[in-house]
Amino acid sequence: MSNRKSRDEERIRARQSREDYNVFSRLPAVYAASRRQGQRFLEIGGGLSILEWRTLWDLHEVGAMTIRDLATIQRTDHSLISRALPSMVQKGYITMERDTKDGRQTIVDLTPIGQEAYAKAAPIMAQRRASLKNCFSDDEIKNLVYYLDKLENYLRISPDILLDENHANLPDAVNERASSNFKEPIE
Amino acid sequence: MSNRKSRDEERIRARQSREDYNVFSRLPAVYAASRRQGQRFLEIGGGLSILEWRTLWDLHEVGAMTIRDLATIQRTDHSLISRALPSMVQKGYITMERDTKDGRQTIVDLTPIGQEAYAKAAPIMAQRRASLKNCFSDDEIKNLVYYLDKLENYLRISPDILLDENHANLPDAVNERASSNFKEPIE
DNA sequence: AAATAATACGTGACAAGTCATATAATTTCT
DNA sequence: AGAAATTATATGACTTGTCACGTATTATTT
Repeated sequence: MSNRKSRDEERIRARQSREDYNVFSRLPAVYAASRRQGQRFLEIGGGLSILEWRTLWDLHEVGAMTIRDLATIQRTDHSLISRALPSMVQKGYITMERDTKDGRQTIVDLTPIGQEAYAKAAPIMAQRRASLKNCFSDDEIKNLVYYLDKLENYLRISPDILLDENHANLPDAVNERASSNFKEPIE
Repeated sequence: MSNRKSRDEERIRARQSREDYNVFSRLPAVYAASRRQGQRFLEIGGGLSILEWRTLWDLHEVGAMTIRDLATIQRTDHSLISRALPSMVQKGYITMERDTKDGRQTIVDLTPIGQEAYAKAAPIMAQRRASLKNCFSDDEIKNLVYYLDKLENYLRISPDILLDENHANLPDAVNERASSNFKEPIE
């Protein structure tokens, strides 16, 4: 029994490579890398934050909409959007107006300044997507999205249900809605 | 030319489904779902935070190691670990000792209390991994990890390089190191 | 041996998420 | 119409992650 108080490089390496196959521990790193890379692209494209970019992009594509709509499209919590918007108003990118028809809602819309900021970032972000397409074939992206769909379905299931013994029908629930255009991946 | 200041549900839905195929916008949601689900499992398994769980698990599997080792295994920044450890010492889960051989390093080790906390959470977390295996075949997990590998390779490439015109050899760089055990996915 | 470089860790500042809860407005039920 | 439920938003408190920079210690060069 060697000295417990010192590192064992061999075991550390072994642990590392075992963890390579742990989906749960891979996800944070992959997402973090995506976020960091996105932020760097945006820095080049005028200095928007990720949230600002997503919001300007959505508003540009769709036109005016509510905070909830933005949250739904971005698959995120409305509070995140709610908190991010005031500073965007201050920067002159957007306007926020209480809806006259439904006094609960706030209609968010793009201003010319916001449009300008969007136009500056957009080509850079388009190049980002193009570079992804350069590294992944269409089928690979389809497959990746298929797996992300399936994984997201799984991840949205409550632990109570997953911890329950008789969950024989779970796999079906997870497959359901997962993208149907699924092509055999290369080799 | 309808009223620009009101929502267009049709376009919102269209935007949503287009974004389904945007890998960059899917990742945050998938990761967020994973984190949330993990936190719920941990709540059931004794109330550890995700960071605490990962750290106790690593220490249990590997034995004593440094902060950098933990950060490497967890594929995260050392500062995150560095900040999380003091409260774990306070809770009695771990010890931190300056390494006598290398005065820069801190050796982190499990205490009996930490071992106990680990033992309480471990079966729940094992059930979580089992439930994933129930929903995904071995080959599917291999493929998923293959794509995550490949995606992470891509995401670690600097925007400068990706924005450069002549990146014909990029796809190779992205494929390199991506898991070799790649099996044809089902159907 | 002294100067320089590299490494480990701590810490401040920030971004992007979550959840819970409060409030106001709208819908639905009776 | 009035009560009860639902919905949209705001806000406080928290977690997980990043980067940059400072300091102490060790390793490398000259």
